[in-house]
Amino acid sequence: MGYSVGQVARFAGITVRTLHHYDEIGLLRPSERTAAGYRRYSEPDLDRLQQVLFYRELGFSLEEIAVILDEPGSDPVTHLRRQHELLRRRIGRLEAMAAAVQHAMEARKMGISLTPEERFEMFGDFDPAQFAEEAEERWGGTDAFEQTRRRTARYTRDDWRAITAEAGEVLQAFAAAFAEGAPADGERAMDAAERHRAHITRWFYDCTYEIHKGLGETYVADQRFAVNYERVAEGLSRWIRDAIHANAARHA
Amino acid sequence: MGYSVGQVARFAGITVRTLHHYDEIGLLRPSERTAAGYRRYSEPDLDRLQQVLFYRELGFSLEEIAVILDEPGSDPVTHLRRQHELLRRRIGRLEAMAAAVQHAMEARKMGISLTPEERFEMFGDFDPAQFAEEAEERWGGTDAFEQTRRRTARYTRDDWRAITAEAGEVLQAFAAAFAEGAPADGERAMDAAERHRAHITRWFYDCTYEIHKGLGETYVADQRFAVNYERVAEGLSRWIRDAIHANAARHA
DNA sequence: GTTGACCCTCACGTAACGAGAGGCCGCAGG
DNA sequence: CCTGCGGCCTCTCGTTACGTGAGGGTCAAC
Repeated sequence: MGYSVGQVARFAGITVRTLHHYDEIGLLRPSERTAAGYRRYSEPDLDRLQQVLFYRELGFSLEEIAVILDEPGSDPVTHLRRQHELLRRRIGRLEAMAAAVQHAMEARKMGISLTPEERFEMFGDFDPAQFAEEAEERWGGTDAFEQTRRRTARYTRDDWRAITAEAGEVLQAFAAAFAEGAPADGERAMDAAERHRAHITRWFYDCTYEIHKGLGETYVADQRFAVNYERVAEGLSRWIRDAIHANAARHA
Repeated sequence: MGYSVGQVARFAGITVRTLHHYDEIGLLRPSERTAAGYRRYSEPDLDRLQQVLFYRELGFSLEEIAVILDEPGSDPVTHLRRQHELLRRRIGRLEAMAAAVQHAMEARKMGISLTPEERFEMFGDFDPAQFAEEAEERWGGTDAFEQTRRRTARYTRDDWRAITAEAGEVLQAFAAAFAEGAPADGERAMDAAERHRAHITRWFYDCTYEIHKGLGETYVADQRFAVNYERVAEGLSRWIRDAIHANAARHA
């Protein structure tokens, strides 16, 4: 039973080589092989392939997809919900582009020429908008918020990649120390906290120790943040908050 | 005057390296260089860059983009119209995907499992829509049109790749024979014509010799087809028509 | 018992950049 | 005047996600 590479490739509209590749990198290993070494794909394998293709279509790298799909506690329904959300966003983006094109056509008819900034504004948006709205609700009007808005406005796609990568490293440092049982008021923990503060200061706003402590509290109190940390390890959010507090005390 | 690489990169949300790359491959050469060899981008350069980014966003390869932008007789308004159309299509596609996701969620709730074909139907569509509309205007209602619609509906991305590749080979055969001075009523020309007919029959509809002759006429009469052949070699469209006629006569 | 369609594993090629290395250019400040 | 520093230059090598054969087994069918 099960399907051969060729069959699967035909269903999914991809090449056999692509399936070989996904097998190679461990993204989608067929759950069985025949005695002759032929790949056999089961129904769950097809399910997974579909997920892979979906996220690929939306521009995720294969590595990112692997992370998403292997996230612990990610049931199918969660994925479907997330996919729907992603599609909505992407559609919104394209609609904005369509509007921009319309705008350009009208401008051209009237003989108006656009400034460089205007010309590219449709490509300019990116990640910031994602949490910018929510950020405004929480911190709108504050100094830090204004600073963040001003600075992030100039960031390129590349900057955002760097930022998320760096954020990942910082989280990694927290997680590693926590996993190895380091105390929250120890050197490792405090150093990681300091790195976290530096990251924010570098890319977003002047994160004082006072503000940092407030953030630490938020990470525990706000479900949306807490979940992200708890998913990595149980108790991590609280541990991070304590590390931040210890670090602030150290620098007081 | 003009803008430096860094400035342009910031406007457009791309990296300097990308601009270097586009310069290297000839996709976007800055219209000027300073005495020191610095790239200077003019307003028209920015216009072109914007087009490039637009088509890139929609998944075109840089080579395809070069072809699109350097097409003779492509004024800005044509591009804008085409872009709007492409966006509309893409949005439609995503909406279909969103619907499919919704469908999958409902199916899951009811505990129904999908067949492999159903599972991947959302990835099934592809190129056909591109020229399907125009085809409908010209040949709507005819037998060949219906047949084409039914058959192409089942094609996967892979099939389309194969089809375009094969079409390329056929054109190549025509062009080579023509370039070497083969007569339009000679064996080589007629064989190429026969190959062309077989290609259409294989992938689209039963192309009789009668229909084929009509197509030959179209290739000369319709600017949109003629341009494609004349771009390869001057006089090629007429030569192909003659080869098709000779081939039809041979098989009569 | 031999085709023909399909499968396997290397292994190298390609597109579209990313990431430096090593070295000019140009101007604000001492 | 020169010196630092950000920006620009040209290589060159690395990476992702496969494409494209080469060389060779497998298996159902005629």
